[in-house]
Amino acid sequence: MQVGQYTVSPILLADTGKFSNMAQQIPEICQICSLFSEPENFCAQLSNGELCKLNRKSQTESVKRGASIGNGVLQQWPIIAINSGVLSFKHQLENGRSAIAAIFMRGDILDMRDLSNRNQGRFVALSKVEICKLSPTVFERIVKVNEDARNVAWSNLREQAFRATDHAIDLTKKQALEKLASFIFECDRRQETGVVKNTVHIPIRRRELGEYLGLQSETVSRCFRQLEDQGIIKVLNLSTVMMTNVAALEHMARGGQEYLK
Amino acid sequence: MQVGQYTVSPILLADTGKFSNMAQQIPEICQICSLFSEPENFCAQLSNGELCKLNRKSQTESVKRGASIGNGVLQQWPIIAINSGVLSFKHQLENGRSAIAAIFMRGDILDMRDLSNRNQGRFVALSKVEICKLSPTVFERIVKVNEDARNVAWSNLREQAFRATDHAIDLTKKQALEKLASFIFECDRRQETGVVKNTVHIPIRRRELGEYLGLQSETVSRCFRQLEDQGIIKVLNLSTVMMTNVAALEHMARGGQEYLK
DNA sequence: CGGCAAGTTGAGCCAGGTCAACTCCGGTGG
DNA sequence: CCACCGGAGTTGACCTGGCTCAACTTGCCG
Repeated sequence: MQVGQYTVSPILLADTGKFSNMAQQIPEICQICSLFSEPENFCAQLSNGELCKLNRKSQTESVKRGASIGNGVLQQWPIIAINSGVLSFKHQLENGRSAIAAIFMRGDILDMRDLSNRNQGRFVALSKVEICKLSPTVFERIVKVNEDARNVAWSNLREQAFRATDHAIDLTKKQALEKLASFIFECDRRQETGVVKNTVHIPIRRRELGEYLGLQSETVSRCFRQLEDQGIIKVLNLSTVMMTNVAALEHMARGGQEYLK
Repeated sequence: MQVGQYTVSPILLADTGKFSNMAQQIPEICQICSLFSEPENFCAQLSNGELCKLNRKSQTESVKRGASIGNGVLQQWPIIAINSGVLSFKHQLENGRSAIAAIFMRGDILDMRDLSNRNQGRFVALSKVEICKLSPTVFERIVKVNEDARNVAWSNLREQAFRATDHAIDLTKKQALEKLASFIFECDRRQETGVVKNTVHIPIRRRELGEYLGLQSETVSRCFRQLEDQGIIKVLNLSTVMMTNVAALEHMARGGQEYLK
């Protein structure tokens, strides 16, 4: 991610006390938020003043697993940043089938201004999700003057578009095993660093994984087993797998068929 | 699309001659380009000076059907705007299968900076495509100072992300007929206005339509026939259909099954 | 008018969906 | 602490939508 350079991290400024009058103190709530504490995220690009202003006009909220962000909320708060957890964009078809079109994680900024004229779909939490509802006015003002912040926002949006495109590829021509392999890599890429090497955390349930990959939960289950039987992964528990043959998994994710047998 | 207001269209400024020294003349090539002539597109937001500057540092190119935009080009020109035609993002799987993950049309701005670390895929023209390779430097500068231009670019990128998401829904849980119905509406939404009512131009071939929808061209063919047999559309020729029962088609596109029979 | 690519139609087959039974696991209350 | 419960996951048997392959037709361009 190409974000200009971040000269001095805001937290350092705070520590030096240079700008620390009351109004400029870093809000407590921001200090423990990944949007601020991870240097590649949006809030980390802000000056103390900007951060305070944004914080004053914004609201955090905790969405529990299974709950969705109401339409009223989206109307009033069309810009939402994710601090932690997994948020999905879920679409309900007419006969009970449902599809998860995209998943969002910490650092992502959702901009739903003029989402209204789009076809319906809801944002459903797949785990406990901490969000920050950003004030559109302040957001817009910041993006106007703060180049680093603008670049991060732009970059994140492009990232979302790329991910959606990659996902479309998985859905278009890959078969079940390949989709799953591809998903495991997606998890690996997006998960927090610092976990055990080759161990991947699967942040969502089988059912939702199916809805995301266009498969039935039974099929997902069978595929996990098949990958395990082929010695490519080891399923440690429902939400953790270990890649035991990365090359094979990678090849499979790309649609290679030597390993399909 | 929420683009601020466009006060006075640049072309009017030119006509009044107010700013018409040599350097500020609207480039001839821009006058016939949809990016400039359609008021909701990027170049229409620019001042004469900006347009000239951008034009001087950019290059137009015509890509013929089937050809793709080379990697070298993308490296040097990571930002490409589409004047006309249909451009696809195509991914080749290992055994000859190929998938079209997204399609782009006039007005779309592709920003491939840092595409390099993404998995491979090519931009292939599905019809004759006129593109304008924008200078990243000038583009960046314009986006910095021109709010309307920035909003258009941002809005377009969001649009791309939304479309990709909608497409993912089509691919995830819909069956062949539903996918095709959905695609017909997508064409309708995106096509130039002013064509005959309920007549939709299908801008791509059966084969590519299949690659886009995750179907075989044979299946696409069968689905067209089936829709026609059910009296929902009339296939006028390979690239034109007429919607004879819009409600049914719409319902089907949403995944409703009354009409599947 | 001939040639070739694109599209269509048909027959058979298989990956993955469907349905139903079963297991596993975490939480709860006696 | 254990018995119970309910939801999530797994496994098996069967079925079907769409893929495959092959033959045929249509449409386009020189």
